[in-house]
Amino acid sequence: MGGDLTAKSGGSTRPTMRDVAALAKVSLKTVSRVVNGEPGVSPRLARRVMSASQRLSYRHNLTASALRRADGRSLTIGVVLEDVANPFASTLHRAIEDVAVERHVLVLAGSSDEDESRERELVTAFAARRVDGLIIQPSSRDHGYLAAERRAGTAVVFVDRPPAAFDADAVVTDNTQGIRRAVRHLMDHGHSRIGYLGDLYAIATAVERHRGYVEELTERRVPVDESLVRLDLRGIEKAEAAAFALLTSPHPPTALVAGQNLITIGAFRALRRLDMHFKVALVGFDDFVLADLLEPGITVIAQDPAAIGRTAAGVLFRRLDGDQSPPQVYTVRTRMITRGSGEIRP
Amino acid sequence: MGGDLTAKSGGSTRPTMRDVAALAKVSLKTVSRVVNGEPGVSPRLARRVMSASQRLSYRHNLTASALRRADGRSLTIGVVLEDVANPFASTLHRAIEDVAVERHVLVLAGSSDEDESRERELVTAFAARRVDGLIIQPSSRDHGYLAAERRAGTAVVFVDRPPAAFDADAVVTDNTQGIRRAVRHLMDHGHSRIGYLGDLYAIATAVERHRGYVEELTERRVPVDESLVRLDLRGIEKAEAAAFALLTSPHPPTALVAGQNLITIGAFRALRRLDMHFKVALVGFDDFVLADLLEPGITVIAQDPAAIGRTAAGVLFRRLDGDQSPPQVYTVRTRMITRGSGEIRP
DNA sequence: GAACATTATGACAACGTTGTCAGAAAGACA
DNA sequence: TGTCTTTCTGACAACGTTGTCATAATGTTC
Repeated sequence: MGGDLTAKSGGSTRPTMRDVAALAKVSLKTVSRVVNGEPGVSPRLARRVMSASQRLSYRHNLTASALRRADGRSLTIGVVLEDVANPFASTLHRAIEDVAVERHVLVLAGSSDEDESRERELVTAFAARRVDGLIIQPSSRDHGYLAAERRAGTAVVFVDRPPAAFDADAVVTDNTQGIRRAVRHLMDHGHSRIGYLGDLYAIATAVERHRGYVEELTERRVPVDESLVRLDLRGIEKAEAAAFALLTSPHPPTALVAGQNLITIGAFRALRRLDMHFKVALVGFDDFVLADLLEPGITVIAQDPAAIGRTAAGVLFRRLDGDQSPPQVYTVRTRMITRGSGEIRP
Repeated sequence: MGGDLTAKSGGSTRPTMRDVAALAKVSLKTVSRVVNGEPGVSPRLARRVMSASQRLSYRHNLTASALRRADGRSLTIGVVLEDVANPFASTLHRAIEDVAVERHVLVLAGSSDEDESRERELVTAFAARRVDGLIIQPSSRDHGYLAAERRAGTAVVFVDRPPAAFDADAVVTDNTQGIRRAVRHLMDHGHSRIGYLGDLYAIATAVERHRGYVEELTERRVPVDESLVRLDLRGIEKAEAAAFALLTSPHPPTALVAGQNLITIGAFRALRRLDMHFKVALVGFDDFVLADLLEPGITVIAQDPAAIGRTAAGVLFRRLDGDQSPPQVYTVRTRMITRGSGEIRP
């Protein structure tokens, strides 16, 4: 009665090399040789094995293979992102995949949600599956917990932010220079009262960006007016409120620099609400879809997540290929995209 | 001299249960019991094992475990998406992850780029790593190649589009009803000359959406004017050109329905170029970031990729838990978001 | 035709883990 | 004390594969 069902928990068993060997009337080892394309099998036998393999729709078991193999490579890497659905992270993810696919390496991806313990759980889960390498967009304050993985030969590369208390390769955006470029651009357009809206101060990149703002002003001998600076903002609403407050203050800025994506959008909302979006200049950090379709188009300092991902994957695989040079921080340059909002004069 | 390097190709070896057993002076099997939380180990021994395990920073090897275990589960699933960096796909991805994480299951993700052979390569690569289940946003015209996987007990669920020539669970958007809703909305606002801009006709969902347009008009006894319909568009530019042509024709439509994200943007660009964006109504299919910040805000029929992902993952795990009921197509409803562009009267 | 080199094939152990089973240790009962 | 449970513990085989090595089959040289 009702037997013969396709998948009773765990499923009927898959054919193994043993089954293929039996059908082709050769030894198991010969099948292994054919499957791995090793030399020293006569064409006649190879054909017999391949046809048997197809008839059974045999699928090589890479996990058993990795277990036995000398190098133990799983041909899988793990990627910890803030959120796989976030545009910056998913672009990074895709770029990593594009490099990995050339080496027949697959990507395990997970979202940390900026949660330190979640990051560690993901790394542990990846390690349990014996990934060859890890690419981490870090949230933790201390990456010492990765020492065991590295000792075991797992390559580790950080992206977007440098590691904390752990010496490893990292690929980051040149945040400070990027913001300096934005400030310089605004000053070149005649502004001197430039407001700054910054992300959560706990985030390392937010600190660097704010530093860029201060550095550029200082170098140009413009004193930093703290009343024009709002830090530790998160999300569109907070940013909108902060921008609104700045713009309606007695001595409002003639231009705004937004330290992050959502902050730019929040600032734009505030400008529009006050009908000042053609009066006050705005330059955002990090590009976003449709920034060109708003009115005016939003001038931004664009990061290049694809380049970060490609670079990180490149470094990772070089490490896996045996590169033993000292860990390094790779900096990816930003690019200014002028669309109108940053070219408004005071 | 420079010896003692961390990771010489493949890495120094990881500690195994054998090492832990030796340090704790127990048998290997006792370590296995402790690691798996099996009952029947005295607290004293369990403590000794755990401390030894920590001292060596032992990491359980899930691949070896799965190989030996009766159920053979790898606690990993594979997801084939059109492009992990595409907002729809990455939202789906995240929703799947959120369901998987509760079961300690990790997600392998890959991008097919709508390429049939790439889809198959990914599935093969996933199968080689013995994933427990597959969630596929399909590109292929024939999914017969999945029969072997299912026979082996791998659960398969399709998302966004139904499978071709293969009987399996699928979770899809109610495309036809969604577009009908858009058309109805425009007619309720007084339009009768409604243009339609559709995606590549090779895509199953594009066909369904176009059908919705025809069905709703027909039901309301409005004859379909083929001169108002442009199909087989791909990308912003193509859509912009098509919309421009429609709007500058002798008998232009008073409203436009766009069958997809980028087409909506293209249509909006054309409207703006002609300065008709406050004159001609526009309803898009599929929501996009910042649709609310354009002027006017863009009214859309929003899909719910998160719901699709959650549902798909739910079905997948129910199958893995032994559900043997006949495969089913689950339909996820759309939601209309009115923002201005769809409420313009002729 | 003998001796040798070369090529093709397979037997066996091992990778790190868990399922099975047997036996040791400890307690319960007559 | 002896027998019977019950509770712990470990020896061993097996999962599906590959590395090592031995041996069979074939070709080459004198």
